[in-house]
Amino acid sequence: MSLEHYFNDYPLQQVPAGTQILHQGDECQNYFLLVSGSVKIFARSANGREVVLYHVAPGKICVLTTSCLLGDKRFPAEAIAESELSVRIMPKSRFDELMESSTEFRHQVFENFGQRIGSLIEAIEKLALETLEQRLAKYLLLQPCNPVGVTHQNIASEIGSAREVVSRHLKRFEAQGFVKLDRGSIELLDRTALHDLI
Amino acid sequence: MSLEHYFNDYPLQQVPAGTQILHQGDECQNYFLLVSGSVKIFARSANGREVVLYHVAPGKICVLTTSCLLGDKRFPAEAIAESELSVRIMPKSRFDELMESSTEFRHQVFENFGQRIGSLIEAIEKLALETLEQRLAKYLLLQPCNPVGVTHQNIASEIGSAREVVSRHLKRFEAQGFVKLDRGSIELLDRTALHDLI
DNA sequence: ACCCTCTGGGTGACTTAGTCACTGAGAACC
DNA sequence: GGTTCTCAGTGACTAAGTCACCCAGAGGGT
Repeated sequence: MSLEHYFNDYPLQQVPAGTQILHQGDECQNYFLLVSGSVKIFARSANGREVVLYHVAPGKICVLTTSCLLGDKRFPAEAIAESELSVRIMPKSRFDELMESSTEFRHQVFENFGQRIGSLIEAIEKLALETLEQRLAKYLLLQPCNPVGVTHQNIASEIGSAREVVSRHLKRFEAQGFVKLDRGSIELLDRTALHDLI
Repeated sequence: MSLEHYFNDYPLQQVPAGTQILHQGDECQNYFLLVSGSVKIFARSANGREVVLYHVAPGKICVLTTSCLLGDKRFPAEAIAESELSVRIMPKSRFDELMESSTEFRHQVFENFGQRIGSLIEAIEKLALETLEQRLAKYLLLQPCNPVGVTHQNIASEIGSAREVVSRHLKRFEAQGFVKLDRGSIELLDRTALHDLI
């Protein structure tokens, strides 16, 4: 049984792409389950640079919202709709009730937490221990469709770097014949070569 | 009621300082609650560099162990006793039972999770968005006793950098009169100056 | 006392990464 | 057709990390 099942009593709500759902310092009021689309959770520095902390995928709830509500804290980051979303919203009271009564629900919520902790730790390891080239190659290889439709700026915030730096590395990759660059898209030509960088 | 209370049925065990409790890839078998001492959870890169992910404090359980057990995964980092420890070990079966039966226990475990997620996110933000000088100043200001008894190597792995880099920054701090350096200890002379760097 | 070893720290030379300020090309939109 | 906006490229510079050393002092053994 999935988490989604428990949210079926609540109406499906649409959120347009690009909507900023939560700001740093906001108070979380409800749990939300993402039915379709993708939410980006990220932090912004004083001088405007961004790091992506994680993405919320369909069928998942946002652990940061959960942890805020459980600990009565303010949201420590920014949340933005990367595409059009459909979500279901559950009031805190019902969530608490389910946590009490349903073993299965608890398991699902815990699993969500555990996965997220794993992904955050991975992010720290990458930032502190891997070179930019490795992070960039990994990022490219993980993308689902081949001409990857993404801007250098996007990549930079995903891998915790700056646009210019990403641009320069991509240029070198292109010169080596690993990729082909275009405005807003990157075509992977030699996946094995990229893989060898890791 | 604290988490500790639930572990009182299990005997207190001593672990000498410096013991490596868990290695990357280990299978977690039991929950442990730390009664006294401190455990360092960190990752090691191929070339030997380390980043500290977090510390387990007295009265807490290790979330990574918890998340491994719940998700049936292997431990993704290293755990080492920073000082002599006393711990109580609880078998998985009893933990699961408590999660079922005790609202209070669940709350405590969730709170632990939430705090950890918060601290991991903070770590990512620091690594990606702050300068080394800021991280170093913050680290120094957070230390409890004034001649801080710590090696440059320790600091480096706490703030995700390299020893030489930390040494050089500390040298500059000393030249500016902010600190006084000695073998294995750093005396803070001007906290406000350090604070102004942040 | 003496030597030996081990740990913590210093340093120069170099590479990699990030910043700043600016340029230009191509979409998109009146 | 021009204006504006987004995306990308670049040079010059600073900050950070790496590599290969060296050196001092603490501690231990004989």
